[in-house]
This record gives sequence, C-alpha cells and structure tokens, in this order.
Amino acid sequence: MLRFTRRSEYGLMALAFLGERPGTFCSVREIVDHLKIPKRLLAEVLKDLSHEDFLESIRGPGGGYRLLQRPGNIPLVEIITALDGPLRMTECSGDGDCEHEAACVISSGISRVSQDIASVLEKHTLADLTSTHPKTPLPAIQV
Amino acid sequence: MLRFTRRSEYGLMALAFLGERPGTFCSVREIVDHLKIPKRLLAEVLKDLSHEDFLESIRGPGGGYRLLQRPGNIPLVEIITALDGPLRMTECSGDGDCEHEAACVISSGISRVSQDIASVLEKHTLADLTSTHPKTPLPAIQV
DNA sequence: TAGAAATAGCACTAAAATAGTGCTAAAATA
DNA sequence: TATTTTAGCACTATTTTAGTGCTATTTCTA
Repeated sequence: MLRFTRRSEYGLMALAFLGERPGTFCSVREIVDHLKIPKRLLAEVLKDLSHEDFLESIRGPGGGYRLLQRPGNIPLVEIITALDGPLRMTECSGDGDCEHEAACVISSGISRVSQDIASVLEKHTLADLTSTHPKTPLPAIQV
Repeated sequence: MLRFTRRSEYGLMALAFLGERPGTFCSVREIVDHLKIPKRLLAEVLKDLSHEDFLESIRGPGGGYRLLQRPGNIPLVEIITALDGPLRMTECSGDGDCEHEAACVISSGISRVSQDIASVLEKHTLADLTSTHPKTPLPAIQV
C-alpha cells in the first residue's frame, strides 16, 4: 500500500518532538507520554537513531535523548533509511539479485521513479514536520 | 522499507508489456512466459485492472487482455491505487481513524510529503516504463 | 456439439514482514 | 545502595503480502 513503517513513523514523530526542544534531554517516558506510542518500541527506535548520529544520549535520572543536528539539516530520507534500510521500490533495483531481470521491461523506468521519490524525501527535512518551525512550504514540484 | 507490492510490480510489468503491443490481445500465459512471474497471481492482477477500465478482456482461445488507453495517458498512481488501494503513507492521514492524532505533531507535515510523493506518481505514466517509447526523461524536479 | 483455451471469481494457505514485548545489563544520579 | 534511565538481544504475536486450488463461464475450433 506504499506506506512508512511504524518505526519510521514513530521515529519521525519523536525526532520532531525533540526538534522542538533544542538542547534539552528528553527521556523515552516523557516522549511517549506526549505522543501516546508504545514505549519499548520507541526505545528501540531511538537507540538505533543514536547509533547513526542523529541523537545523543545520557543514561540515568534526568537523562534521555537530544538532537545533534538542526532539524533543517536532517533530510527525511536519512531518518527513514536509518530505521528501515535503503529505499527499494521494487525487486528489480539493479542490485543484480532480481531473478527476472532479463525479462523485466520496466526496471530502468522504475528506477527513475524511485529516484524521484527519493529526492522528495531528500528535499523535505525534519524541520518540515515540526510545528514550531513555520511550515515553510517547499516550492511546488515542477512538471 | 517503502516499496511497491508484488501486485503493483507485476501489474506495472504486465501493463508495460501490453503497452508495447498496442491493439493486440495477449493471454496471461503469453505474458508470464515473457516476464517469468507467477501465472495465477498475475491473472488476479489483470482481472482487477480490467475492472478499472485499464484493460479489455476476451475469453476463449486467442483471447487475453489489451490496453484500453495509451500508456502516456495512464499515470502510475492510478495503477497502483487500483491494485493496492489509496496511498496512505502513515496512520495519521487525516481520515480521523488515527488514535494519536491529537498528540501527533507531524501529521500536517507528513501529508505534504505524501502529496509530493503522490504527485511524482501522478506525473510518471506507463509510457515511462515501456522500452519502445523512448525513455523521455521528465524535466528534473525543481527544488 | 464436444473439447480445449482462456478469463472470472472466490476462498484458502503459506510465507514474510512488521509490530510489539521480556528480560537483563550497564551507567548515572542522588 | 536504590532508582532512573539507556543498551542490547532475543523472542512472540500480528498483520500483510504472496501465492495456490478449484470451479464456473465464455468462446473458438474441429
């Protein structure tokens, strides 16, 4: 159905939340209290994000996570690929592991489409998801 | 991981195949012989597509499917939504059925992103996937 | 008119991906 | 030393997706 996973969705929500509290460490508990999402799952997600240098963490009382970069500097595609792996719209992604590659007529066309989708997620940054940062509409996509 | 389903993938492949044989009826057997994909599954897919007026079908010997429209007139988004239902990138799609809608900070931002992805799939047509139609590159997406 | 070739339709099973939980360890704080 | 918090791993449950079985119907041809 072409949708983000919960991991991505929760990750985006949490990062947006953190983006609105620059400099402050927020614990998982604090975040899930606001966002009403499963605590343990978000904990996994944030841990993974901290491995990819989006977040910095501190343990113990008063600890938690905090953004390492400005929301405007984090393209959505980076968050999503950090959480769910690289975008691969189809089996035929030119990685050579597609069994009907020879017969597949559409692979080059699809890769152009995938590229366009990737660039949408490249252009939009975390700042576009925060409510404090005035929802600067990107210039309309030209066609 | 943000990918198309097999239904969409196979559907796109088959429609592209048919797009290169305008006017001719091709049977499922014929198509899977070329594309090396599961016959029964493709049969379901093509049946569904024929309900949505992409295809016309004839039964019996010599029968099969044929495109009803020119590839250039079929945006990919129509094929994909016909096969997998409407694009819904996240739970919070403003349909009111999202339990953490109140707390969810990102919904409006995400819907802008989804909209951009939808318009990528709106701009690309089946013709972009066929090999005979000279891979006319769309104008580069402006940012 | 019989038989074969093809789509139509429905329901079912299997497999894979995703979502979510349990548990223990380690660090930091008070 | 007790509490709060992240770290890490492995496991279960759920949902979605992929694929199959079977029968009916239509159409062509011999």
